[in-house]
Amino acid sequence: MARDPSPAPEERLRDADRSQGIILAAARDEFAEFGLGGARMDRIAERAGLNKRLIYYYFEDKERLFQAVLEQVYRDIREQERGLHLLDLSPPDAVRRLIEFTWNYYIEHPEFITLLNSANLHKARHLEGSQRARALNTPLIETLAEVLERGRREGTFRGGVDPVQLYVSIAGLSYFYLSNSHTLSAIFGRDLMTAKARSERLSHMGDVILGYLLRN
Amino acid sequence: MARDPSPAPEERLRDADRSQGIILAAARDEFAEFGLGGARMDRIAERAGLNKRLIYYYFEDKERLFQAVLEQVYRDIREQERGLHLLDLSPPDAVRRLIEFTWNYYIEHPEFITLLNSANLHKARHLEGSQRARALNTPLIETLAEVLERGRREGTFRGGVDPVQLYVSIAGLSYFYLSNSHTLSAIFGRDLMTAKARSERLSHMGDVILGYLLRN
Amino acid sequence: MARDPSPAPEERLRDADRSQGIILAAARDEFAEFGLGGARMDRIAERAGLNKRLIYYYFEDKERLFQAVLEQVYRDIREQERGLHLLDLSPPDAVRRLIEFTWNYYIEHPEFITLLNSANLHKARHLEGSQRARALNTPLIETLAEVLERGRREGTFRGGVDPVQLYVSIAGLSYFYLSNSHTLSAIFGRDLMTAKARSERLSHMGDVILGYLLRN
Amino acid sequence: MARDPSPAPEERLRDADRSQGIILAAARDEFAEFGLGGARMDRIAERAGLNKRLIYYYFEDKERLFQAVLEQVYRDIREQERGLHLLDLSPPDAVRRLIEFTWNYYIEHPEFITLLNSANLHKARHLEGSQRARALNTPLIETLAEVLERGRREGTFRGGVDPVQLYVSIAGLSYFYLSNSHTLSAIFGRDLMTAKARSERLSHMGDVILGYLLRN
DNA sequence: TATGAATGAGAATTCATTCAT
DNA sequence: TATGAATGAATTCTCATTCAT
Repeated sequence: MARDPSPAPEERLRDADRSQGIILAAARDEFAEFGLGGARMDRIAERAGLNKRLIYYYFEDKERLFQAVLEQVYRDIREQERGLHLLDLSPPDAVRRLIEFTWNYYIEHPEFITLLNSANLHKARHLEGSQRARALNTPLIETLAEVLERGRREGTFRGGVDPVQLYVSIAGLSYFYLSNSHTLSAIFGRDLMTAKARSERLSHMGDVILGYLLRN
Repeated sequence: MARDPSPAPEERLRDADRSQGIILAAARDEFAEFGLGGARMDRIAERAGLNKRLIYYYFEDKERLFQAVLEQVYRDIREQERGLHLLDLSPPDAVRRLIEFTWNYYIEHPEFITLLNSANLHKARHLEGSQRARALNTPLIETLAEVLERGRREGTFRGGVDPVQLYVSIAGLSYFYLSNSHTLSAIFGRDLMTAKARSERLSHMGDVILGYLLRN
Repeated sequence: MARDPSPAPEERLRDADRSQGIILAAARDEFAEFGLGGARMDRIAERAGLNKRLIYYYFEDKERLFQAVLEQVYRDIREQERGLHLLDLSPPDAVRRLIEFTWNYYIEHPEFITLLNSANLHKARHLEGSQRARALNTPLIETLAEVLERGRREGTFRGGVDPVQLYVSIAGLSYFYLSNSHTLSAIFGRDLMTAKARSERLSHMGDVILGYLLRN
Repeated sequence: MARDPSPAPEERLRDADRSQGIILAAARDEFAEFGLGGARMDRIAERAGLNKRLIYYYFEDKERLFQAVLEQVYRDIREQERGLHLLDLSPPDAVRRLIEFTWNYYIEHPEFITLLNSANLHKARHLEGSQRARALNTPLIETLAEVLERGRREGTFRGGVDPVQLYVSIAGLSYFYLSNSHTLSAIFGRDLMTAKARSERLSHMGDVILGYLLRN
């Protein structure tokens, strides 16, 4: 009996998933490198090693592909944040850990920064109404609120700190330094990305945030 | 009494400087709105009310036009910073004033942020070797160093603060909030750009930076 | 009897080879008529009845398209020369045949002349390093060398004739007359392209070359 | 007594002539290098060191400028030919001298060749009806006819030689070799422009033409 | 599911030419 | 006579997207 040369349905499905994953990764890299406007569908196909037509088959068009990339990228960072178990640490250690994690994540995922910049250049319309995005981020803020409250109760942290403001500050201290490292390096005439400079930055950020939070 | 037959200077066409200025302003707005990749030379010409060919006549090509815009934009912010006279204030007031100025400048010049993001997406190659960029920025850091040193000598500020790190932190706290306000608003489900939210941010940033700097 | 549902090959679109061939022919005509600088990609597409984008899809850019045309054109003339079987003729007849062939080929393929002129205006950079071009031409020279040698041995031809020089002379006598027929007609005030004028030219060229070669 | 700063009328005139001459020379070089289609009015102005507007002032447009260049170039070669005094030489020497002169003139004036090619690409419409062109060339042919007739009468030359055909052949032997030196060098894999190659060509051409003309 | 061929609408850039003085 | 500023119409090339199989 002749063997059907076409793969079994479940294999075909798996291939489909795999192709989509490959396309997403290729698109992420392309968008990260060139921005939404500068990204080229041709290059994405080439990076993916797949036919351009397939991208349209799975993702409809460039905009929706970008949106899919963004969602995937957010999902990833929030997932990793969940793994921090901040509530298992003392409040100051929890804050230090969040700073360090944020810093390292941005360094290890430079695409995250450029993708966010692109999203913001386009006024985040690719995230609009994305309940998912909001849902993904709520737990982190709730955790941070709990950390702050515990610290306040223990007497180590000052009171009245808005966890959203704090999170934005922690992220901002890392983000701006890394996002603008090229212009800043040019402007200040010193390379901000050497190992030494990076370690100094990390300790400076800890000093700033904890200098602010800690009751003396 | 003889009337000058040529029109008043501000109405004159065929004024090279004026045309260049108009093009530069139009380009700045276009690049700010769409990024380097998304900007359209046609639209810049339209915004400027001048022939597209003239842009090439004066600025060679898109890249060089972007570079000219960047340099102009840097010149502007640094010029305004020079007008702060930080050394006439007490160290804490000087820092507060710098924070407030930075925050307000970014709000009043949203193009500054998107232009910098574009420049960084392209790895600041438009600024590379721009001695001018560096020269423009040195005075600010020197002033900030002097403020920190005075504060330390008076006993109000902690010692060992790197003025570059501090400046990057001050800028970063504002920049990230504003640059990413769209994604952050979507993510946290609250509008970060209301008057109230903005005033809260400003006071939070003052608290963070001065909480860090002040000895108590 | 099953009918093949796909259209006959010569009518098929979506045939890469055929499309490339059509583009090449259209480009050859356009370049021949207007030169490399004067040729218009739009017009080539129109002549080909194909989308302009497709030209870039297959040939990268105008320069490479020109190069492809040149190579094709060379291939064609050398192929026809190979069909002359000069070695089957007596040496004088072989030379006469080569003269006649060259003359007729140039007349039937006026594009050959203008294409070569264009190539030379650009210093033949489109042919540079084209091993193929050289390989195509070697056999002809070898054949001519053999003809000359035979003629010398028979005592009909003078000795010491360089086949390359001779070939260049044969080609030049035809080429210049035809290539410059417009200016020459204007200058000498007589139409050089009438049938009578052409036949006189052909017999003159035979007289010149054989008058030179033949021992008498 | 104050000297009038504006030049006297006759000086202005001389300047006008001078400017036209400079423009013509610049245009000749530009057209020779890039052909009519590839020549750029901007570059011509730059080469001339004069304002582009001035070119239009004197020459109306690009076509007429090309025409002016062509006429000047023809005038020059014919003028030099007149200086050969062929009738002072024996017929064979006169022919040899014409060959040598033609060859050297083309070598020293490579622009002549490319300009003629351009003119022919455009079907010599820049020469059309130019009685001047014809008038310029008639004397040469008359001289050559006289040389041929003398040679025939002396018994050194064969009879029945059309001076126009002969002139075209003499020119063609040089012209093709030089005009196509780039493609020929590429094709035959040997540099045709070395001093040795050039001297061999000159002697070959003499052999061909005199081998044809001379009664043995 | 997967692919190579094909396209229309634009995008940057170029160019001959004219304007105003 | 001479010039710098300005322009409209191309021109090459690009890009997201669709077609046909």
